[in-house]
Amino acid sequence: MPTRSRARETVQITADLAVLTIRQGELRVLVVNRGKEPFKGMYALPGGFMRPGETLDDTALRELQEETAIEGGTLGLEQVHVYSTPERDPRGRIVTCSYLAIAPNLPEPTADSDAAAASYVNVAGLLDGSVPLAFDHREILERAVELARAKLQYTTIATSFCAPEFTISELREVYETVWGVELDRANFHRKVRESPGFVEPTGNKRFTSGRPAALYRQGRSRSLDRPLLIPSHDEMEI
Amino acid sequence: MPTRSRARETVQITADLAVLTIRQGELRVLVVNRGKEPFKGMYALPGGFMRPGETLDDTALRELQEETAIEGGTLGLEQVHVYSTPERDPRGRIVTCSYLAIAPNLPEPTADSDAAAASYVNVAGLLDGSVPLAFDHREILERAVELARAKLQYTTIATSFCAPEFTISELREVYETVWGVELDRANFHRKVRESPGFVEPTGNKRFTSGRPAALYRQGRSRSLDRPLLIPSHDEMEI
DNA sequence: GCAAAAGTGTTAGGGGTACACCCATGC
DNA sequence: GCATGGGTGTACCCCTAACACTTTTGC
Repeated sequence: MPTRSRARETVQITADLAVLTIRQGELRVLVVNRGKEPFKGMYALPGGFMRPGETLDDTALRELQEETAIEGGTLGLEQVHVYSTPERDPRGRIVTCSYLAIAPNLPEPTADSDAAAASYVNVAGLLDGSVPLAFDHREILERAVELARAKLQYTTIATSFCAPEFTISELREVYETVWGVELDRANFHRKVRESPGFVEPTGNKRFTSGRPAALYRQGRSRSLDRPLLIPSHDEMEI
Repeated sequence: MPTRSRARETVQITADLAVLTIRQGELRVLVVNRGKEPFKGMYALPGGFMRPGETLDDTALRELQEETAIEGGTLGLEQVHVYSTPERDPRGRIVTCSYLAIAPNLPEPTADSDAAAASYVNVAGLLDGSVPLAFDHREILERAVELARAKLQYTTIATSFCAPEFTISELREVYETVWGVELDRANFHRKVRESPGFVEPTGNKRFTSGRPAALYRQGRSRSLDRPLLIPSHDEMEI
């Protein structure tokens, strides 16, 4: 075996964030408008370089707090995947680790960081390519959304999309929006209420144009004993 | 906000492998005996530094082929997690990405690489600390095994533990070994046979001290439509 | 009262679990 | 025949899906 090219590559590492939320019935993701080259003026996922003394998780949490007003500890910030293609960043050898975060419906993004402007934009348009993203961020977003869809099945993170107090219907709309399907109101209601630790009643009610809805907050449980599976379109392949 | 410590950390990256297999009814993992400091003489997971021009996946695949005779493309080599604690490697700032690989029962590990000696050792002893591992490799192994356990539920990777031709009973033993539970022979048999693309019959039979068992090979499907869930010990908490 | 949205009841069917039973081979 | 492990049948139960029905509010 030849001994050439045994050099160790030295790299810089970034954490890129896919901060998902739901606005106006759409699944959206936090993006920044790039203020400088490369990809100047384009949308990009927020992110930044790891600094001395930090872990990557530290980096991701710091960037999240710089971009949003959210205290990141509450919403499960979680590694998704590492992207290390040599040409993925024209500035040099930069490896990135993507993170998934879920933002509740309330707070608007703050643009007071060095990122020019931060906003939540529709995920669908980014994934189908009609709205371009810088670097390989479309691919990164795609994988993060896939993970979010899968996690809705086995965990209680759907409650992280909601305000501190929410109705069962609002929780159902989270599932319907992220999965892109319609769910049976009645069965969903029962399933959620019967899953121990998923939600707990606050005793308050929300008054709308119908019967008032009971309000709930996040329960203690992080995982679902019995998963809420994505309805399988009953593919009839012979 | 102070502008100190905005420096970008520069690091080296490694890929560390958790190559799982089953030997003599035990779940085992490929380890090497470290030939030099730090942790000289200790067990460690195989791995190595990313080289110029490589992606991390390239690195992992190259290391796998150096350590085993297995063609890595066939068994799903997959990222697990990134470890970036500053003090995790006494040689300097080294970030590692762990990979999970599944090795079939047949080939013995080859020790012809620079790693002193490679061998498959019992996972249980490494996880409970009775057999120490270098660096943070115990933690890395723990997470990789967790992922493997979870993936058995939703994917067909269990067949990667088996030889090219295997019986349903052998496949069941994979589940029982990795999960550490006993499964019902009859129900497992049906479930596997009725899962489209999980296994396909070769027409051959294996003759033992009873009725001959039909032999199967891996099917086309990578994921299971209906998962094989780990039996929940029916926790009777009040 | 009527519309609207929340929440409950009910029934049919599918899949999992447990376990009894039959099958094919070696000895 | 008998032991041994492979494979099938079956009854029960729980979960799910589908949908009818009741409840509570605003107007």
